[in-house]
Amino acid sequence: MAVLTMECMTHAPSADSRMPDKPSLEGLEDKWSGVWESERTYRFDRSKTRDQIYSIDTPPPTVSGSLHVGHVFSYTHTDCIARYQRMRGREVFYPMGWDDNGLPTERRVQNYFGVRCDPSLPYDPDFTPPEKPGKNQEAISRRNFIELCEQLTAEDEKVFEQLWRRLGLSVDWTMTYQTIDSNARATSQRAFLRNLARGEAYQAEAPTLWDVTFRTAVAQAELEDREQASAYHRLGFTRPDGEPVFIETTRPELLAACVALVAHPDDERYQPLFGSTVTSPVFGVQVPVVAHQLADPEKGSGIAMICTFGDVTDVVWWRDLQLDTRPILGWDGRIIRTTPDWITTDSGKTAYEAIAGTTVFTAKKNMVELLTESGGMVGEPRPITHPVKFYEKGDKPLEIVTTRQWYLSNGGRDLKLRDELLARGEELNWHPSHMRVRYSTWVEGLNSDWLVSRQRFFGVPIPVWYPVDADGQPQYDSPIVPEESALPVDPSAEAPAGFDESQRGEPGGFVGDPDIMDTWATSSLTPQIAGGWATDEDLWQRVAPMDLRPQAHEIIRTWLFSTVVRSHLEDDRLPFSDTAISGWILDPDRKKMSKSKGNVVTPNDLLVEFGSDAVRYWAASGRPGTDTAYEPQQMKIGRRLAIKILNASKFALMLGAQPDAATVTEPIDKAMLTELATTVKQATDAFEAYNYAKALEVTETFFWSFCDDYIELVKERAHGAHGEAGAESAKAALATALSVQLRLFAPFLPFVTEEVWSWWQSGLVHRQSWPTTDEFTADGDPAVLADTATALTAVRKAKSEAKRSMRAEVENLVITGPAVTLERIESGKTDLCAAGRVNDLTLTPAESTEITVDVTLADEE
RNA sequence: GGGCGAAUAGCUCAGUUGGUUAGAGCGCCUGCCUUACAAGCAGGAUGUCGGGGGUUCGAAUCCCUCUUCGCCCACCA
Repeated sequence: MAVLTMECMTHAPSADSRMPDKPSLEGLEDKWSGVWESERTYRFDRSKTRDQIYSIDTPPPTVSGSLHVGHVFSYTHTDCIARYQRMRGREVFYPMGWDDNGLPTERRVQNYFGVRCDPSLPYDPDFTPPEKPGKNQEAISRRNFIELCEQLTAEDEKVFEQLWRRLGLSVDWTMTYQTIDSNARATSQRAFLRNLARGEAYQAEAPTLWDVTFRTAVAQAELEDREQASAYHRLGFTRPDGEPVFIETTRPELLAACVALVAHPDDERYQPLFGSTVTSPVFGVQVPVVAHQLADPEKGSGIAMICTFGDVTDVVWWRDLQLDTRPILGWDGRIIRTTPDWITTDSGKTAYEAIAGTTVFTAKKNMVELLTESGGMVGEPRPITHPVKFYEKGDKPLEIVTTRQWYLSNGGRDLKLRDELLARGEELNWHPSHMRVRYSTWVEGLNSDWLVSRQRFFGVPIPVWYPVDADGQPQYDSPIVPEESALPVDPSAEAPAGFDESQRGEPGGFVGDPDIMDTWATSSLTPQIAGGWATDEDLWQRVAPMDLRPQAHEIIRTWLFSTVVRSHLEDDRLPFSDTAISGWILDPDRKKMSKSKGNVVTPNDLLVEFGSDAVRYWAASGRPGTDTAYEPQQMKIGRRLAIKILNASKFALMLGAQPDAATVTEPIDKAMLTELATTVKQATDAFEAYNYAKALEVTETFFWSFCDDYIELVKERAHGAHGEAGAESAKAALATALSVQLRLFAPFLPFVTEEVWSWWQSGLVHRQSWPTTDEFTADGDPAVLADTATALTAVRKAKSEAKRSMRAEVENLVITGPAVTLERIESGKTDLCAAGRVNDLTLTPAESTEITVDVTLADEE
């Protein structure tokens, strides 16, 4: 009776009460994201020390817009790593930021509320935005404008957070930050002021790439080349002896800005002209003929006109050869109205009036007419296409104008710093490693320092003022800086210490720097913003430098590089030890998915249709750094896997699997656990190398063979059909295998694994330890299971080919093969016969290397 | 113009330092109600590993070269 009682207890798994009759994926996202929140499962424990912490410098998504499938893809990768590290016992620092600072938000607020920012206006504390955006945008102060930005982005951020929670990101939602919030502004300004104090930030009046639409300076990192239609115009300058010298140009409208002609020093055609002076057509201005290595004898006529400034080569020539400056293009993208004083001839002055005040487009048209009439142009314009520099967010070619701007040293003009930054790139661990070269290519190609000032409104203000002298002129050389404790400041709305607002713009008073910083000047400080730099030194010591920076490859030159620059300058170290670069999502035509192409699928619909685990499965299948096709089919497979986990787990538990089960004795059970140990090792190694996709693949492969072969083989024995010892061994093995597999899957499929875990275990699966091979015995011979499964497959094949049910009985099964194989099958023969419904099994040794299986089916009933 | 990556079954992709007959899933075909799962299960067919050379006993893998695609960079006359 005692035995019977024990058996009753063993056969009453504690799971019964918690396991549903018909397990389903529906509702798991809401159920478990709610539990994780109430249990504070992912709350960061700041009592841990740096060596116990794994810190992630999460990319803050741009809020003014919507999240797309690409975000879901890459944020899932990071979450898989975060969950793995958490299960490995690290305390994971995983904050979420919102990038609401910058031009996209500015534009969205303008359209949404019908306002525009005018920094010269005073703050109106009682301002309320119009009910509906009016026809004309209402001008408001910068502080009012920023308040509207904050109001609108806060709403967007709620929507984003809901999506991330539904996706199952294991973020600590008490640690969110915004790149425009007070702390971020203070951090950004503090870092800038320290750069200034160390001489790394400086002002310069210099030729600057300029977007005429946005009327702001643009940095090298924000450029992109676009192939544009253009045309060569052949213009004749006049030599002192009256002979013509022909140049070819795509920008005849800049002829009035010509300061020299240039040819290669070795070019024999033009060597006689070096040092002489030629006269420009139409304007009759005398310009020198100079020599420079950069002049390409193969291009055009081999001699070029230098204008200030038509392109960046002009800037190089102008600087190297110390030429005059003759700007004719204004900040608004139009030709300057006043006739320049270097044009002295009457006909030249008259000609200039035809282009004064016009756009570049019109000026070109008018200039061509003038040139044609005067005979200064030979033949027709010759059409070409060539790459032209654009601001990545703009739609007109960039011009170059001379302005006063703030710069930050980034190695563009300092070889020593450049070498140090290149060394940082080598020091950083790149996943995948070939992404490193994008960093070094970029650093090696830098041609100027980082231009950080922008003539825009919604962003972090440059935190300086300038004294105004007795004549009312701002003294840019001696900026007034705030105390760090006063940050953040808005120089357009606040007076510096020692002044009051009435002195703004007055002689003897001050003016605020009207500009804001480049958005990357703030984004480059995400580790500092999230990690409490200078405001929460205790936290900063625990999380910095970070362990991981996950990000996309197209912003290596911007976000990653600028973050390295800031950390190098401030702390003389890398901001993070590892970076994981994710690929793009491509649509089925292999084109990058983007909103402008109209092929974006909304993530929320996907999560609803397939379930979060299924979408995560698809994302985690994409190898690190590899562009991946958008594949709804792959999500269906993920969904199927999640359902299979529910059903297989339920079945294993019904068979009696439970924690603290007896020891494993049967060879086939040991074989399965030994194979599982290999899987654990492979998955762990893969995760350590940041290859989550590989970890998922090996886990999934094991799981399907576990379901199809192992469970099928042992289910009768586990039921007790072949005695108590065999049953206990199977149940113990099932319990171990289930526990291990749920934990292996947990980083990828957080919802279904949590659900199954809750049926029979205590605690939450995401707070369990990652499985190791130490926690179970793996001393079996995996070939026992493999060979037995091979024999079972042969039996199934015979039944399939006979078009019989898998339940059909096998009259006689004869396996012929090498003795060593037969021995293994012998040790699993009870399971084999049970699973294959084999009545009689004969094992016949033979000299062959392979086994032959002869199946005789019983007659049909 | 310089560089990085990719090219493997109809599709999406694995393939670790060279090593038997190149794999998986989907799709396709043939079957099966097998008390976990028919949104399931079992079985099957499917390849000049982009082309051409080379090294080697042996190459999807290493070397050279070419083609196509994607991306990064480049001083755009």
